Amino acid sequence: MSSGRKSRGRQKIEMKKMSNESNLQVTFSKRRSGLFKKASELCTLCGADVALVVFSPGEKVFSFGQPNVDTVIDRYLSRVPPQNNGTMQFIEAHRSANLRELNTQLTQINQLLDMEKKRAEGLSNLRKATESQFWWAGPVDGMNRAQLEFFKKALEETKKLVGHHADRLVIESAPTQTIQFFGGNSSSSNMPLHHQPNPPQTQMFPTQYFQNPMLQPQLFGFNNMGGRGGYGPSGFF
Amino acid sequence: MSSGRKSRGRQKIEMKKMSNESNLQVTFSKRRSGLFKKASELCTLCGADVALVVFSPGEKVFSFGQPNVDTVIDRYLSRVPPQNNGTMQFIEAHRSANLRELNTQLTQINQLLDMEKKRAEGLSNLRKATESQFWWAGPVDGMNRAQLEFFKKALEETKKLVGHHADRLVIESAPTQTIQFFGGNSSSSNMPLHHQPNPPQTQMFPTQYFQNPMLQPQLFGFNNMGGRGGYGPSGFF
DNA sequence: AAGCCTATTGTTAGCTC
DNA sequence: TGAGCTAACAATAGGCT
Repeated sequence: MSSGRKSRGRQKIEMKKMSNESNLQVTFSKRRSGLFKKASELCTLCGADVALVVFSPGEKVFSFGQPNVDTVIDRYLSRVPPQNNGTMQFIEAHRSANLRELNTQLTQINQLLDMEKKRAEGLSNLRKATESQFWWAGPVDGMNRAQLEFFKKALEETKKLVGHHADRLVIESAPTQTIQFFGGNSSSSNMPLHHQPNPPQTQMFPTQYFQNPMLQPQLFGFNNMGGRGGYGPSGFF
Repeated sequence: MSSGRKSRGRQKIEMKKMSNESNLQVTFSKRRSGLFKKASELCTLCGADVALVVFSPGEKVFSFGQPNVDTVIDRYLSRVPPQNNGTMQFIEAHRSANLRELNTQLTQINQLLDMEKKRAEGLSNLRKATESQFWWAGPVDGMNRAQLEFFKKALEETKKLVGHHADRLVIESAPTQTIQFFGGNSSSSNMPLHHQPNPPQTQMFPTQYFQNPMLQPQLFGFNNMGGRGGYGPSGFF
């Protein structure tokens, strides 16, 4: 229109927190979309289960889950191993070591829950009134129960695992799924997206360190230095 | 070497579950890396907090978190709203409606925890022996406590919210962060990666539906049809 | 199977409307 | 603020090693 060239096209940007709030918001929105798409494609192409939760700088939440966020998160948190590979065993063992502390906190939470029970009645009504309008308010139902039951299973498994040894750490085997929580997919919720800008921060990513993070784990722990970033530990395979 | 053309380069692929297991495994590995990188870049560029958990078809776990998976997940699960926007309030309310059921399960879990406590001692030792060799076994420590404390906070907030109404559902406001759990980042853990193939499944993604998912939420719920996929509900902004 | 290579497809920064 | 464009830049499917 105005001049000859219509646009300079995409420009390379420094991998650090963007300083321009306006651009940051736009970039956040675009990249978030791209990220969700990539996550979705990974599920579709490879049959992987994924949970992705993003908090914008403005604290808005965006999530994606296959088959749904809670199920994957529960699996992650409890790492129930009906068919453990060695890694999971270790993680389970590690987690179990915190049981005492967990128990202490659970006691407190239980008391809180008791207090909240009284409020539950009214909330139940509120929920009924809203879920008809918000499709996503429904599918989550029963998740808490499933979550807890899963956790319970995890604890039981952990108990069994305690007798095992580190020898199996690198052992990989096609396990026989036993628990099978929700048929496999309860499909579910959809979601609204949005975004919001915020303060910046920076860091650069080499090109292929992701190839075998196993060899340079600490790299991931700091790639987002400046106070952020880090690949959480999980399992091997 | 052999012939003239070195390679046909990247080819377009159908967006459905890959049938060739070998290719599936390679693709899973490559795309997973790319996904994690994208997630990391989103954090770096926009200062967003992200939790990403991926289960390979072979049930191997891979995760990434900013500042770490558990913190983000806790925030997601409890949706603690020191500065609620309407959406969060609804979700909180919805969750609270399940408190009774939650409490029932918690009772069971508490009993289990009691049983496990006895095993904790031995596990503690096992952990000490392993974390020196597995860097990622350490940082997770204390997460359970933080997780539960966060949940506790969420419950307290939920209690306060019960009195509110749906009117605020679409209200957006720059809230004043009050809780501030972990200074903002506890950096942390790193992780090993791996992959594994599995059964296929398919679906095609148009080009820009992600632009404003808000307008076609159901699209996300089914883009991975075949029993998978779906954007989980969260918040608006 | 883990890397590297490279032709291509896919993503997105900067603009405009 | 969001939608659409376009040129660059980045990710990656296939091949090879």
